[in-house]
Amino acid sequence: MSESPVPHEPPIYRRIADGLRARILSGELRDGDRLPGENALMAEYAIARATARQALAVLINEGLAVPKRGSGVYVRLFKPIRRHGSRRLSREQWGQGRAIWDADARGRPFTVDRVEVALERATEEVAGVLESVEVWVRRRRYSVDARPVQLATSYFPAHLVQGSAITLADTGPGGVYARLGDLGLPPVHFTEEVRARMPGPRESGLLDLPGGTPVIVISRTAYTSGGLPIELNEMVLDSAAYVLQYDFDA
Amino acid sequence: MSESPVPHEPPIYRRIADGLRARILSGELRDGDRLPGENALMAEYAIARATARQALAVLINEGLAVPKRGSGVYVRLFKPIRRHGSRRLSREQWGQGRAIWDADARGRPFTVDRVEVALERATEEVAGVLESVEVWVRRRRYSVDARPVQLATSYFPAHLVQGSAITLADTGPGGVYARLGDLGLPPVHFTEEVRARMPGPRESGLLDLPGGTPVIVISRTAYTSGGLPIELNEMVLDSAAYVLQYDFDA
DNA sequence: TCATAGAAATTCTCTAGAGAAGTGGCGCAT
DNA sequence: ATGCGCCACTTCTCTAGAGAATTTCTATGA
Repeated sequence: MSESPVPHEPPIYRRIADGLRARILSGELRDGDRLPGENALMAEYAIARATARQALAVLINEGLAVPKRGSGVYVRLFKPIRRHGSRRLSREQWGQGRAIWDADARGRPFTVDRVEVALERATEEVAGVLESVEVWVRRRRYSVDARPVQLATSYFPAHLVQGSAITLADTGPGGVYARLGDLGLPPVHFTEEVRARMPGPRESGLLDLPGGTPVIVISRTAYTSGGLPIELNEMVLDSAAYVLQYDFDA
Repeated sequence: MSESPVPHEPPIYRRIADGLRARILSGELRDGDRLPGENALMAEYAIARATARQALAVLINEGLAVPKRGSGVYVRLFKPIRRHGSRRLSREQWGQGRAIWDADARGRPFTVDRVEVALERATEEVAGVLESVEVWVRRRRYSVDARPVQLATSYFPAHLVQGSAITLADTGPGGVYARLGDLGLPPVHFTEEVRARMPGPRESGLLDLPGGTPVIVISRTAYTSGGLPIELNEMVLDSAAYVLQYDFDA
């Protein structure tokens, strides 16, 4: 019943946002270009400052624009790194160069800041997966081109890795997987759970994320040939910096 | 250089948001609970309406809260569907009259609204992957419990699928993969590219997404045993409704 | 030439208020 | 009991203005 099924005319701030979005998507405004700012929009459309800000906020929350305080609002740039889930079945044999997104870390080396190693009491979730109450925890942050792109937290059952270099900041050549091999517990199977959500303030700060940037959360469990869960790795990725690739057969 | 390395005291709206966030994460406020609204915050902290709104906007953009116009602001609920990357595409499933989605349903059946099939000219990206200028396009929307959760667009090289049921709205038992098998072009290898970003207004409308909800975008390419790309499937998922799972060996 | 101080431009935070639009409940009439 | 209309409450949109914080450019001076 009732009334006009008239689709409401969108509010001013939305129409302004739509206009700017169209100019970005059409390519008229490109990566890094400057958008008309609050003052420009106020003058052009004869609106209040708050309304102009609301229009820009739409684009910022969509991840299309990035505000720089004291400077202006700019079109977002998107240059992702390709992360391979399984390198074995990679694209080489299945049509190379046909990727949708051109992206690679070739020549862009990863660096690790902030390594932190500690023996902790496992949370309920972690304990449930690793079947261990005490765990060694390795927290670290990865950067590319001096830009933080990933936070990673690895958990190991304490009784299995006690005394190995996994409990040290420097794990030596080959990293933790080589050390697990030394212990006779090489991981042979991986399960990854992938989710996406908006970052909390802590993640937002550590990854230096502008508004409108989601994070990709990967929870990877590594198993030994005996089916024993040996590592749980929780990774938080800047979604603007990554493309994940998974290859598998039918 | 310079100045006080004094970490600035955060602005009011941020401190209010921090307080509410803590109450949500601690479990004091649970799924579906009502948050103090604009008026309540205005009274409690003696602030202007715009400031109260700004505090709530923080939580909304983080995906922790959902506003309901005329009613209130509520704590977000998160009930994901598990989507298996590799297991669900095994030969048994698409070989014997079973749609792929049955594997994911877990008692919650998928329904397909809005099927749309058309012969189109490929965009540059699609043409590059499929090596074909003319493509059959299948657009559809999937819902679970009457809630839209996924948009999918599949592209097929026109000259390969011409005349088959793939060009019809109803593809028959087993879906498009069974039909590709009928054509002697069964897909045996898949490559998935996974990204996350904020939705545009079109996606936001079709998936009925509240603010602060990213989408997961999966670009899946299917290959025949000869290495021929036979399908490109672009999926847009409500990130609050999905968990992706991938299994692979070292 | 180079550094420093200053000015201008820009985004950010916040106040105070008004009306529009949607939700949900309560009471009244049927 | 059932439907209907009204009303209170809520979020949403927008105006007008002010000062703070930050960046960027410019002019001055050594």
